Amino acid sequence: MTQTQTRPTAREKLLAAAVQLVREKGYDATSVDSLCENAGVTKGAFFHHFKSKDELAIAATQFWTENAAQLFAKAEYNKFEDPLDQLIGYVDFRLQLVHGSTLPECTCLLGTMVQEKFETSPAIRDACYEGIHFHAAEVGKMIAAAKALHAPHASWNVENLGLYTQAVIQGAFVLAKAKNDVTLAADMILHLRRYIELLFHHAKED
Amino acid sequence: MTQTQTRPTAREKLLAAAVQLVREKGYDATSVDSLCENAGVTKGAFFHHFKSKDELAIAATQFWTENAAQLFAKAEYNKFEDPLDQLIGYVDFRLQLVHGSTLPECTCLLGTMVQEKFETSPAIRDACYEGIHFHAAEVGKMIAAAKALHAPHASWNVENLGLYTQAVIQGAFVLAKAKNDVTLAADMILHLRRYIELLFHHAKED
DNA sequence: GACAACATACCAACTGGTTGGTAATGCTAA
DNA sequence: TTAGCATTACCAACCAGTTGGTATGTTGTC
Repeated sequence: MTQTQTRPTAREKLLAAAVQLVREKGYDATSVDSLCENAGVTKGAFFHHFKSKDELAIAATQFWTENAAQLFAKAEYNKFEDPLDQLIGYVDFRLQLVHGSTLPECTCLLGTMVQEKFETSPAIRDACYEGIHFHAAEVGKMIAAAKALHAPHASWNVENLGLYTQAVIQGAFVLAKAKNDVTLAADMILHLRRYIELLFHHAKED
Repeated sequence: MTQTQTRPTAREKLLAAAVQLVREKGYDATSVDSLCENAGVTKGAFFHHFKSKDELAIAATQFWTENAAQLFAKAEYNKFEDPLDQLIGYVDFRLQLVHGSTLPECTCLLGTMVQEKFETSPAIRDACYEGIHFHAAEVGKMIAAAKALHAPHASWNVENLGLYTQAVIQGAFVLAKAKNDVTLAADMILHLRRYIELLFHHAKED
């Protein structure tokens, strides 16, 4: 799985092309030919590295998830001591990612692909869920720690709230795409932050 | 626009087929041929009623939006006197719609299509936004009335909250599709209800 | 010279869309 | 009322282009 190679091989170029093109045009509308062209690679190379287009899609979800994990691991908010500060910092970081980039750049590959393929390709669907769930679980760690510290008796479920952060972000992307306006995504994520603040603020008062 | 005909014409059968198939397989993966087959109509009929596949898509968004408007207009929650009860009732009604139906049945045509076509077809993108915005504005009316009555001095924006309800619902569908589990969507919508309650509960205390 | 990493040329199946035609319906004027 | 005509609604066959995928050839490296 974890293939560490120094030179940018055709495989990696194809994965990068997939991440870009699928977010722009969707999965079905992204042809193998356009993938190859974008990666500067021939069709022979494509089918040398991937048995099928669907196999590339699954590899791309792993590629995407690993890249995302690195991005968030390096972010500033991890340095905060209080897990609640980390959690709010995470949301602010997501706001930051949205600002100053175009829609295809900042939206999520997994959310885009799973909308298209959840019925027709269980393998792709599961691969997408794995990536989303992995990231939600990372957020869930912060939530669990913050809850233990600030709201140990609150009734809401930790795992669900982690998934909810991702649901809001995915939904924010859908609406932002519809309006063709990234700032709408930011507006939605601000509501998420207020929700988290209310959840903990409310708990503190108990 | 509003074509009132007694018999189910080929046009209406094609629109119904589009609503079903696009939610199942996505827009690109839904071929004109499969649309015709599902509607029990020939290809000639298709291109008699619609200049192109994209034109059908746009007509389908209007068809969808009108149907949805009727569904929600008939719902019980409209009878409540207090607009806040209406608003919570609306969220509960959405929960009800999710329960006891399969994913392709309960998910949103507009959110599904716009994810795929927002970059490649501005016309479809705008048509989807119009439908979403229309529905969000309906919810916004309840929010505005509830705010005027229960939280006139609260800082949050009415229009944004209306859109936020839709963002959560769209995101809930994305995650539910990924997990292949409708109940996950319900879990997410429950968070939305708690947020609204906190927003108004918090305001009342001021 | 063996093997991975590519490139080239190609294919059958399917794509959205067009064709020329026909059956049914509505409109109009005598 | 109805003959005459125009329009709408629909059909089956077909088209050129594109699709994912393959078969075979070439190259560089150990």
